[in-house]
Amino acid sequence: MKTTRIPDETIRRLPLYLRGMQFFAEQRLMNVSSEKLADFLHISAALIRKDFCYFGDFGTRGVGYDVQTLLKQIREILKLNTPRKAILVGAGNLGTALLTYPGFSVYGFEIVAAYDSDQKKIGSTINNVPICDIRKLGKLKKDDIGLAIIAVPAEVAQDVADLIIKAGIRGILNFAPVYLSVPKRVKVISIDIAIELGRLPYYLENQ
Amino acid sequence: MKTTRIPDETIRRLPLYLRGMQFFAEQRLMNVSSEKLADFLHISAALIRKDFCYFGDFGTRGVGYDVQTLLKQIREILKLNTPRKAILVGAGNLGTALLTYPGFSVYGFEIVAAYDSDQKKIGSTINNVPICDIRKLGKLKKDDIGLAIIAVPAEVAQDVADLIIKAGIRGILNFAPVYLSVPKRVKVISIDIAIELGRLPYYLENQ
DNA sequence: GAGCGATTGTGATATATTACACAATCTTAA
DNA sequence: TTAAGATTGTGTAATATATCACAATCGCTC
Repeated sequence: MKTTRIPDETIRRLPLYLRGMQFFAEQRLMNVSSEKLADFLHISAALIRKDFCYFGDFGTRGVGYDVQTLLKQIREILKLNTPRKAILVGAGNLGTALLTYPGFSVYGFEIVAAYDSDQKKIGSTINNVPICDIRKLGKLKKDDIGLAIIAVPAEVAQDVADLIIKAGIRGILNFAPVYLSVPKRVKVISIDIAIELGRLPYYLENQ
Repeated sequence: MKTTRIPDETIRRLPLYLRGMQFFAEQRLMNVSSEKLADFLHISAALIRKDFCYFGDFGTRGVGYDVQTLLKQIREILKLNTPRKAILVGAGNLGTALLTYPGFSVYGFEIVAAYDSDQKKIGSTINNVPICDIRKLGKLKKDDIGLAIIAVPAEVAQDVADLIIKAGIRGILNFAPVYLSVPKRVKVISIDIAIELGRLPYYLENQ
């Protein structure tokens, strides 16, 4: 096991490995080789092995990786073992879709409240999650909720970020198309649909 | 101007530059330096200059980049000048949100039809886009529509991809959490919300 | 318990990307 | 017309990431 810095790209792939091993677990397989996982995910087998090797000796030579053990170990590395409460800010079209998105619970995330500025939405619920007044964002109970999903327009995203960080949020999944300036202790992961989309035509062959 | 291979990462940043310059255009600025753009996007100024330099001499030394000219040139590189018709497959929660997402039209994309398997949805419209029977996917008019957005469950995404590629689709924006195997002439860009989310706790400081 | 096929773990090498540094060249002003 | 200040364009160095290649070692069989 190496003790060098772990590449960001390795961390980025770990959830992918988790998904792959979950697939093999559903198939009732006990062991999976790096090659099998590589085929499933379309990533090179050597890269998979190298990624795991940053964290320890997870496999058995000649056999492969024990599915259940590896699942547990990846979850541990990614700190996905403890359930986490999250809030959603912005209950527009995207926000509403996210409230019913099943992907969050897979990792043990629970969206406990949504916040919006639209008076017509405030007080109602979507998928059993109450929509609260965005002006109450400052009064979040600290310690309890660590994650937030930002799905508001770009113009107000930074204000929202400032507010929720003050209220104790330490991890942000940001869908607003803007760079968020945050203290070092806060981690932002941004998903920018328009940016991804904007480069698609570049790769089209004709014209 | 260099004639070496253009890095993928450069292409990935071009839509970001486009957004930045659009911002400065709204501010009625005529010229913007690489440093100003760098501050706005939080990317290093040298990297921005190097990226542009792959495509030609866009700027003027001592002055910076002409906002309107640069906008035009980036749009040309990304082939965003011609309007493009797209279809959406999967009118679930995410698909519905995407139908009302304003980001597509910014690049001249028009979603002309959506496809779903739910009989209750077929025949209705969302945001003026008709929802069609997914079984009619094979009968797309070729040449006319080049792009597709896939927002269906992972289990059926590959089938959908095969079908629409046969119908002439050459660019896919994929939201399904699965690798899509496609011919070389087809470009797939995937957005995997769960994967992004899965690594957020890793970066949280306490526990 | 020796030999064989399978598969990991990882150092070394190759490739890709970014940062650095500065000559080139523009505008402005005197 | 020259000088000063600003800013680009880009070769080179540094860093980051991925591939290669193979010794180490496991399970199985005879």
